[in-house]
Amino acid sequence: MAEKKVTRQEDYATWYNDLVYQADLAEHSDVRGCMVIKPYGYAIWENMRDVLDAKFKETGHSNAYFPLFIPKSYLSKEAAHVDGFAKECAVVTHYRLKNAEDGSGVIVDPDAKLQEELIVRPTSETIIWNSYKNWIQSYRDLPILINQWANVVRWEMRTRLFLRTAEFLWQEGHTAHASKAEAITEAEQMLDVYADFAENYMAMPVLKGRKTASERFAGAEDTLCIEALMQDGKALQAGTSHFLGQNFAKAFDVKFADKEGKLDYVWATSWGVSTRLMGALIMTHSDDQGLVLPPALAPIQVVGVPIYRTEEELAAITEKFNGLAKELKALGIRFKYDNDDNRRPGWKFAEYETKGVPLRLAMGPRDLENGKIELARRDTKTKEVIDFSGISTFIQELLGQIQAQLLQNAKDFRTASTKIIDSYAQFKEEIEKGGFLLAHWDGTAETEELIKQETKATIRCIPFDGDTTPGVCMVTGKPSERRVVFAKAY
RNA sequence: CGGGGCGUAGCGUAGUCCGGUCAUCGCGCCUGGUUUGGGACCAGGAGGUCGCAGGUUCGAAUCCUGCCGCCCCGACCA
Repeated sequence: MAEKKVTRQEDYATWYNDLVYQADLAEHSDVRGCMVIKPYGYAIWENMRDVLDAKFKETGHSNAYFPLFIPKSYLSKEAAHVDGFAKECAVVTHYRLKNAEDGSGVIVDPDAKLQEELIVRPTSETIIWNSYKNWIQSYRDLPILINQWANVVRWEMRTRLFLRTAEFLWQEGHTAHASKAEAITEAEQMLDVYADFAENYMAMPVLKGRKTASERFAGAEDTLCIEALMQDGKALQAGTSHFLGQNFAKAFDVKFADKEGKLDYVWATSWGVSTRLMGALIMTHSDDQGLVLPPALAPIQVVGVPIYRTEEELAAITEKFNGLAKELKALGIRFKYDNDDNRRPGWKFAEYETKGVPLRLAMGPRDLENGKIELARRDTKTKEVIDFSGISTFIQELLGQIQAQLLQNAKDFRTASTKIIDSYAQFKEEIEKGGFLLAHWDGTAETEELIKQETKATIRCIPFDGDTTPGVCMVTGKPSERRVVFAKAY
């Protein structure tokens, strides 16, 4: 089992917030519930975005862009959808300001009231399906496979950096299909894309599964999800992919003619991941010393620090690092040489550790003389002095090893935190310790709600893999088809 | 929207109970010098409507009233 990496006495939320600030990822904005993503944090997001974007394109999708504002009437066309989002929408009611007559400043001009209010998108199904209505007449127009990179706004009561902010960045895929089977395949495919990304880039193992009816996306017929486990034992929904059935097609009257000329409603999916993944990344790997980033997403994979007294020493060391920089670049490795004279080596060491740079190289006069260099690993906090020659390919291999090790550590932690539970008494005891609990449930919303009320735990998903042996519900004793995954969640 | 806490320099804070050289300290910032193998040191310096608005008082960061904002716990959260 992996060692617990977070040993600080303070609560986990404080640890997390300090980490985000100290690693210079983001900060709370003065704007209510909003977040400023700082350059280093944004660089990580850009890496995530680039990888995902390439995967979307590989699977046949194109990017497009739809309006930020949604007329109120659009949102109300799908009943379940509006129910799900009504309580957290920002609404634009006016289009003009003016100076107050008493000189107290700027006020909203009461004469500039919009005839129809505009909703700042909490998600774009409605505005997009309003367009799709005009784009689709026949089966020849299908499928439509579109993704949008955008910001959305949800007026959450309580916010947390990256995990739940009033405004966040995300991508949302919206597809239209001629058949139910094709749409379901699409939703499943995109869930696989997310799971692959989480495991192979974020080094974060995820459970793939399906939400229960009560946890389903507002307007979906089926919600698939990936669920990750954070170091404090809480679950985090890391991505969702929805099969929307014909709900939005019916709401927006989108029909197509099939080969026989018969009219039918179009089948839809939507899927998204957000800057919440940043929170997941931070909470999966980081430790008391700061961020730990998987090499695949680290903005800086290797940093070089010169140690010197004289200009001559610096020049000689810089020459070595410049040569190495070329080799690393040729291998596609993101390298930064930090010869900033305003900061001392010790300061730089601490700084790059806080920021989670996977590998650090340090070279001083002693190394220069011996043809050596000091190599330090962020994840294990070990360092060794090795030969300088041939180091670039060694670094390349090591980055791969670190990537694999981080995933393995996270898997070990999850395995150790996953328990099979057979009685409700045992469940109540274990849920306080955190982790995934695999238990039988009778399949009713009532029992699900009861468990939530009594323990704060929710069904994270009905997993695709794992034990499918039937049993009896731990609460009611009624028959259960299979074990489902419970946890307390973010 | 309920319950609790807080608001003093860019950040973190002392002082508030008991009004009177109280605007404190640390980090950061600026200048100069010495330094540089794990977040350097010395000297000097800049920076504050004490959240906002009233009130009490000879005198308010401190007491009173109202407002604003933030944090935590609930409620809420595909």
